[in-house]
Amino acid sequence: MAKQEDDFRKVISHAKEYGYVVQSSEIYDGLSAVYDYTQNGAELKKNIREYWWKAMVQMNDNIVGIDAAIFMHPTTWKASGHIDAFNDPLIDNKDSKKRYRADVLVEDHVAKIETKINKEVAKAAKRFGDSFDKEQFLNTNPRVLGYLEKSQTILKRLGRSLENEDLADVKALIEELEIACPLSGSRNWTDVKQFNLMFGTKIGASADTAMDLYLRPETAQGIFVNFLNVQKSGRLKIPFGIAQIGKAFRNEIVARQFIFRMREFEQMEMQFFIKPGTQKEWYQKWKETRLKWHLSLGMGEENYRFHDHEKLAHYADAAADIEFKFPFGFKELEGIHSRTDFDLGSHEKYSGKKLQYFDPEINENYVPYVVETSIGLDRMFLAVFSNSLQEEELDNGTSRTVLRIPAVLAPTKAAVLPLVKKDGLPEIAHQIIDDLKFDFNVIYDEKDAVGRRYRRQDAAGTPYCITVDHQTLEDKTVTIRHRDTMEQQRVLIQELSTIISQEVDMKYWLKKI
RNA sequence: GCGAAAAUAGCUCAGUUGGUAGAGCGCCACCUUGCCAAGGUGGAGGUCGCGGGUUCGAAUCCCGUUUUUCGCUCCA
Repeated sequence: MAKQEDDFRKVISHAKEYGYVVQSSEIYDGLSAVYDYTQNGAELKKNIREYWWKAMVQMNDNIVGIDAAIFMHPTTWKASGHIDAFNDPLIDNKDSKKRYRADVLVEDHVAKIETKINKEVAKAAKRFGDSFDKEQFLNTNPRVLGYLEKSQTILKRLGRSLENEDLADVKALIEELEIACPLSGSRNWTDVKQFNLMFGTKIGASADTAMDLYLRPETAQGIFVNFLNVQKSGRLKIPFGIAQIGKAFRNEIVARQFIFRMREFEQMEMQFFIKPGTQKEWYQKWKETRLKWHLSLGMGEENYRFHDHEKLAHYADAAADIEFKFPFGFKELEGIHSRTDFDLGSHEKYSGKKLQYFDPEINENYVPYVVETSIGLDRMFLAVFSNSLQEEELDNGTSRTVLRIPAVLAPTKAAVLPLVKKDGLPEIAHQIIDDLKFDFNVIYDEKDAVGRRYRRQDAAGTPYCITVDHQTLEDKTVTIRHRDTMEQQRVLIQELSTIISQEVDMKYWLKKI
């Protein structure tokens, strides 16, 4: 465990030191759970994004990509269920330090009252035998009537308080009912607090005409509300998919573990629209397809596993995570969900617009079912980065720090190094860069001994080092050194471009999927 | 949000009973060397997270606060 923490610390400080990730607004003491991607991080993130987009949109003729706005009509979030699911009144017990949903505490209390009623019913049924009339008993027994009235009064009051967001009254209710913490038996409660997981803002200049908006907590809804626009303008036939990459925002109560859980994050999602009844096979298909995408990067099969959900979200009839072995253990990297027709159906209800597909094969209209794949770009970044950072023992007893980012994703593809900074070698190095830079991110470095420059590039994740030496002056050859093996080959300058693209060009990697 | 720990140079850290801040690495310049990191000389960089308090004097003691890590809790 201590080793894990230590490794994770190294990941975080390496990310900072080599220009990948820093805390947001650091000079002002930082902003909790918000991070900035710096020069190399921005490149790596962009490459991951592109790798996903190409695999999803470019390689599938039945998947198209969109870019919906972050602001959406507020009703969207009623339809999606986020207003209800993301709005919990929470209360802490000061003695047991446990947190509960205040409404659930009250509902549990009511459930206890109902248990009492059931006991009365059971008792009476035993006493009266066959002549027992349950209906009549419930309507006439004074004790039962008392219980019923009490529980109804409580639920009514709870409903009213929640409706009016009168949290003080929810707490008063808990106190009046003398509800105790199930764990400690204590009645020492904090105030009830509303935790809204969505960030709110306003649109409109003047206060009286302003409209309450939320920053989207997921990108999926931008796809659902555009379902018909895209399907019709693209003349798409089921099954087809709509993909999107974009920012989403969640006001997490606890946001931790570096860029694993941030308040502002980027999702890469694809919603696949299918004929109802076929969801099982498509769900399986996408689970397999997405795992293949991950494995194509060669980060080790043993670092991935599926986790099937038993408790399902309000919209799903099946759900699984692809988990990755992060420095702090296996955690969710991507989700594959069978979302049924929940979203489109709900948007139909709230908007009053038909969101259906006419299937010419069966001559029928229906609301399509949806299978979603949803991966956190920042989590993918962390997976790649943390997995790549390795401390390697060398034969000569020393060690080196090497960032084995898959070459296709590496921010810088090659460093060009003159062996010495004289005798015309720097000039040749610059010429090589001027040639390669049209195809690849390349950098120049002439400072310090060449061995040290190699190590610097290893730690920064650059897959190739090209060294210009005195032999170059005679025969136009250079050495090219591979980051992972540290092996060198002598090649012609004119061959460099081909050699590098064979290792970094996305098409060779995408073919593995 | 609760509990615990921590915050000193870009990084890793030292700093004695309270006496005005250091090392290694890194960075910059020059010299030297020239194929797997750490040769020489010189240099930049810190109001010790921030704000109060105690004290003649605070990196050090006290209070508050922010951020981070871990545990709990919560969670697409």
